[in-house]
Amino acid sequence: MAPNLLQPPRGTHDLIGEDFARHHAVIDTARRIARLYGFAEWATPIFEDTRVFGRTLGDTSDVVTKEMYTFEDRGGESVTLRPEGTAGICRALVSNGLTQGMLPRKVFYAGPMFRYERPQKGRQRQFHQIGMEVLGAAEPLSDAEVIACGWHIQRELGVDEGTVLEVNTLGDTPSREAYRAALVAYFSAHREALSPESQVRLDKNPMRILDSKEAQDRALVADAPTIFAHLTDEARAFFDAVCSYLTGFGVPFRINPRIVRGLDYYSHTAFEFVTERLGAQGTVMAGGRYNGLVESMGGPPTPAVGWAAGIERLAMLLEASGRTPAPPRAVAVIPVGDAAEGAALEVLQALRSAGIVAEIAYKGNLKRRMERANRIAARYAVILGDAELTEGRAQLRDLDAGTQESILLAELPARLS
RNA sequence: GCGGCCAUAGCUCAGUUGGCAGAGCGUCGGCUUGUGGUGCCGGAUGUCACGGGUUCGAGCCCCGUUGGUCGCCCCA
Repeated sequence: MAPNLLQPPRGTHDLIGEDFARHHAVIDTARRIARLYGFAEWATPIFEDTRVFGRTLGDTSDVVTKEMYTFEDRGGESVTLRPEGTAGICRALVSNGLTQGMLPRKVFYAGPMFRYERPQKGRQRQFHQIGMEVLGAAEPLSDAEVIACGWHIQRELGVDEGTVLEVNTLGDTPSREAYRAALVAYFSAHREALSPESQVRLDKNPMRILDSKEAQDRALVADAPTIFAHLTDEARAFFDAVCSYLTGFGVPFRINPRIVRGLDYYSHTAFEFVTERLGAQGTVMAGGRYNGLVESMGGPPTPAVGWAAGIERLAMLLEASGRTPAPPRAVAVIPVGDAAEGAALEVLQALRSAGIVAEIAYKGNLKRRMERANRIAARYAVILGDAELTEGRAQLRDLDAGTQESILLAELPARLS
């Protein structure tokens, strides 16, 4: 590697070749399945007024306090590269007056997100997410449908093996307050036994102790009270309905009362698809219900539910399962001698118009162009020599089989379709 | 933000107690001027990540920086 070579900024990476093929396959598949479920795709700006995130993600979350790319633009406005997708979608719903229109709205999105974090496997500073939201639906069927669609996408990608859907409820506000008090009481009684990190959490965000990775915490967490004893009747009925709809959709899941949400706007349903195959960054897809977010964005009270998934993590699973999609194989059109070039261009365009991937090497004799055809993994070569051309024919060579035949140019597109 | 490990050719990596910079793959050319892939022959490519220090001498030892990686934190 040459010295002083420009490198991509820390925590970013170039998507080239098979990396991009996997990345693209994730988005394409998600987009296609989302459409089957009736979701429409939105694209919102990758930077927003800083208040879009500051107000909604919760003032205490690390994402807001330490990890946002925030700066003043030339007009003195504070803008932020989006650290997640949901806030922008909700802002767009409000900005465009869609809270007044037909609800619910089912939205799919894909694109880059930015967080100033220490990079490691499955965690970059510029990363990419797909996500979906059902805006304006309070019914548990919408929670289940959104989860079912996420599960369907993973199954379609072939990355569902080894991944488990874990579901929990965070309850409604009364449930949550009662549970929070019970948790604080329980952990306070065992304060000395907690890890130093969790002692801090006890004061700041006690629910977070539940997903601590510290061995000494886990024993305590195992015996900690769960939210189920503190759910209101409504919250319990809601959760039971979600679970029953999931079963109805055929989605396998297990209840995990330790699931907590990082961002503050969630209530009721919380879920994660987790895998052991990605090391510490094992969450593949995560989401839940956020009934207060649209209102905090200045809109009317609008219940909503959704999820986001890391494209890089899904792409790593694709790679690990050997499912990198292969690009379509081209037909290499090869003129022999200058006189055949005109005919070659006509053949190229005829093939392309028929939807067939066709390429021509920009230079070289027959041998060079055959080598080139091989390097680009072409499936066929169409060899145009003067002798055959006078009869309107060419040689069609099957590069896998090594066989060759004479064919009428007019029959080429149909033959190769 | 914290801790561990790592950085040698385009890629994967060797490099002995500190003593001439290496291999495989890839790439380029030839064997073969109307036929690729597998074969044979040959060539090119490095400020050993960057900066400093120790030493007669540093890819190797020491310090710093940058980047990667694993874990913590956080989170998709």
